[in-house]
Amino acid sequence: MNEKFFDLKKEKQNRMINAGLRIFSLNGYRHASTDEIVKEAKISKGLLFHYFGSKAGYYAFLYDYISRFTILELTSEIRDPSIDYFDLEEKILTVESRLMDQYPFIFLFLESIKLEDDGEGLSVLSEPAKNVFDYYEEILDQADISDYIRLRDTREISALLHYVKIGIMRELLRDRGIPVSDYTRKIRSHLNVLKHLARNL
Amino acid sequence: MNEKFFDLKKEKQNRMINAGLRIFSLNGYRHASTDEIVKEAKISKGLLFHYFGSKAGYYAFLYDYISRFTILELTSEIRDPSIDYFDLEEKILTVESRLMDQYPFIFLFLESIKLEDDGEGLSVLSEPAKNVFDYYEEILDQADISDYIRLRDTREISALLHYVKIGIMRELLRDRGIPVSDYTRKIRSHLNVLKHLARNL
Amino acid sequence: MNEKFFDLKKEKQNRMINAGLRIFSLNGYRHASTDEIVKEAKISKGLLFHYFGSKAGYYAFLYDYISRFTILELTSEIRDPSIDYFDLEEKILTVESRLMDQYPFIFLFLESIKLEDDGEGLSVLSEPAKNVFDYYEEILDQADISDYIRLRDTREISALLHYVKIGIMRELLRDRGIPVSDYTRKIRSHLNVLKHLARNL
Amino acid sequence: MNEKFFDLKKEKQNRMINAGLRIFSLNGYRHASTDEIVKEAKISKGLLFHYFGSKAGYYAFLYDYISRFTILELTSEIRDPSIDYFDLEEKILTVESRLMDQYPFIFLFLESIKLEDDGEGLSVLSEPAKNVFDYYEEILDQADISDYIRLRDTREISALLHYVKIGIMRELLRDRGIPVSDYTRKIRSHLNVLKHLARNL
DNA sequence: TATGAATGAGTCTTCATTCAT
DNA sequence: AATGAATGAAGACTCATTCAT
Repeated sequence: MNEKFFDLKKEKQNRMINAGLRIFSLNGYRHASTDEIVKEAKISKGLLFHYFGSKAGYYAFLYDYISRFTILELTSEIRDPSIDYFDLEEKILTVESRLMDQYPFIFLFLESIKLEDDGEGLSVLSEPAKNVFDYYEEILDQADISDYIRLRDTREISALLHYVKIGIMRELLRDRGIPVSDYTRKIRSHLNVLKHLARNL
Repeated sequence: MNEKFFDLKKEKQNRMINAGLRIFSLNGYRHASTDEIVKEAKISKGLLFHYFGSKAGYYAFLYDYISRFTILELTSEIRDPSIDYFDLEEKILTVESRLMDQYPFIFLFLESIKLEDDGEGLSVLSEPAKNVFDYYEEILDQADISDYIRLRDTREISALLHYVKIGIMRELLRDRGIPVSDYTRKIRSHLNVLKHLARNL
Repeated sequence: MNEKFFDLKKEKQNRMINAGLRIFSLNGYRHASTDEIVKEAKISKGLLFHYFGSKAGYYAFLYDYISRFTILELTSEIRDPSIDYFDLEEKILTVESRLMDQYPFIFLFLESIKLEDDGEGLSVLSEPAKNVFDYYEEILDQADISDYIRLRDTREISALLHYVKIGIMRELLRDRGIPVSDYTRKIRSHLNVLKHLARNL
Repeated sequence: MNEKFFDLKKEKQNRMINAGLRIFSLNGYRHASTDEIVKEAKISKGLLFHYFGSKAGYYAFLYDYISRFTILELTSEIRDPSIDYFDLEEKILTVESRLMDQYPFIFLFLESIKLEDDGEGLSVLSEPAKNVFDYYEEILDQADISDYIRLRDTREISALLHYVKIGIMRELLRDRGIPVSDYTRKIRSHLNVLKHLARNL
């Protein structure tokens, strides 16, 4: 069913993907209205169902596609994660930044799925080959933390960083037209503070 | 508007509170239907709106009332929190247990509000005099941790404990009729394990 | 679910029943639109679902109610069917006439169910205690046909009569406001012709 | 408009005819979806409308074509119907069998039209030069019934036979791949029973 | 105070038909 | 001739809220 979708013009594909990421992120599965989605994507109501069969099918497609895409990008950019922990976090941020250039709501969407509580929405999310968040854990665990000998758990910093990222995304993305570079700059600043603290533990 | 509510028979008040706590916890603001709520509370549709004006007003009332009530109970039972950290956690658990006897979904409700993403629902939640979760942090920070000298951050244990509590509540409360004592027993057991680990850090 | 319906004012009940009988008869289950039904019944969209839960539930209710009602009326008016066959047919016609005064589309509705081919529509029709058409056969079989000795099968006349009735109903009922007496007069005339023929067989 | 249709390869013509016969027979006019039809016919959506203009035009075409075709075949095979009644029925069955080899749903389609209740569907069915069912009556009335002296009405047997045929077609055709010979065998068996009964009247 | 019938805008989904390629 | 992407009106159904009693 979804194969046909990839025959569309890339620009239209992106419109249809971004509309879903935005509306689902901001409203959750149940409250995300297909009317709002098609308006955002500038397509007709019927077309959404032509390509995805149902709201649930569309949701499932987005999750699957976005999960794969994110992991693919991370994998191809970060071949060797066994570098200094904070260098790795910077590298990840660079990749994320590029992903958000194409799909601004990509991470808020993935985050929103963790909080999803609607039965119908959840039931269609096929466990992807690899869960994005598991993947993050995986590569972060391979980081070299020898320079931060007194740092018991870099995972705590990773988690903290995650919450900071999500919080700032929420603040910035709600308003349209704010460039991703604003986001990146803010996060990089927080990252530097954390790095500094970690060295003094 | 809500003052009239407190003139009702206590038993009816509790039915109306518990119905909301249950349905909002399990379904989120948007997906919680007033039909389901009044059926659960064994009251008529009109009565809910008579006392609370709207679904949003009811939601706001519950949040405000439950927040105050929880903090009141914690405050009056735990006058001096500067005792041994784990003794404090035990005391907290005892208070929570009694709260759940009256309002089983009290903590799942508070937790669900943190995850709430519906605009209308969130917009009516007036910041209470004191946020319950801030209050927890506050008293836990006053605990005496001198016996766990190598324990850098009891907050981590508090957080862990929080997740365990929420998880077990979710498991147990979905089915009706499971006594709160089952819940308390399970948590106390986890608490003891953590205490033991902490001593060996 | 349907009990509440009978607490409504009789006039409103009849409006709601007649609207369904008309629209389902003329369009079949699938093509009968709930919008058209509520407009015909002069009620809101929600009310239909309030009382009957779904289009299918409404359809099932109508079938059940109309079947019972028809048989009840026939039974109470025709205590002893073992009278002269044509006298019996006249008596039946009188009862039907009165039924149609209250529910003009009653028989076209029952007829339309025999032709129904929609899966969803058919699946909800619980076999009633007694099928109306079986009931007709039953009482007609008890008629006294001794005066029409050469008549091998009064059933054929019954069937013929049935087709005539349905055909004339279709002609007359499509236009609103035609009195039932017009229908009755036409049928009675056909009945007399048949009676005459039968005597000469 | 339809003339162009006959320039297509015979095989494609038959696919397009059989798809319509099947889907319309099984679902009725309204519920027969053009999506399902083109999928069954293995043609594109546009092509159906290219040749027939609309769903209604397609429906009308099928009815007209199938009516003419059936009568043509019956006429050319059964030049003299004034033979023994049951011999005639056998001959008819043989012709029908061959028709069903080419168009399995031919008779279920014709039958379904009698039950059609959709306004749009019915409105486009131009009365054909000769109605198939009238034609059946016509030739059956010419049959020689002198051998069945006590048989008042062979039409009753014809009608009975008709219902048996339709019923068995419904049973067999719903599943794909059942050979027409299965159908023919079953009907011939029923026909023999009836013949036997008739002789003993 | 208490009821629940009644409303109608909003939701997801289907489908005949059009049209650029 | 042939495709199938694209449209949008219409359909069944939900639900917070109102109001007569």
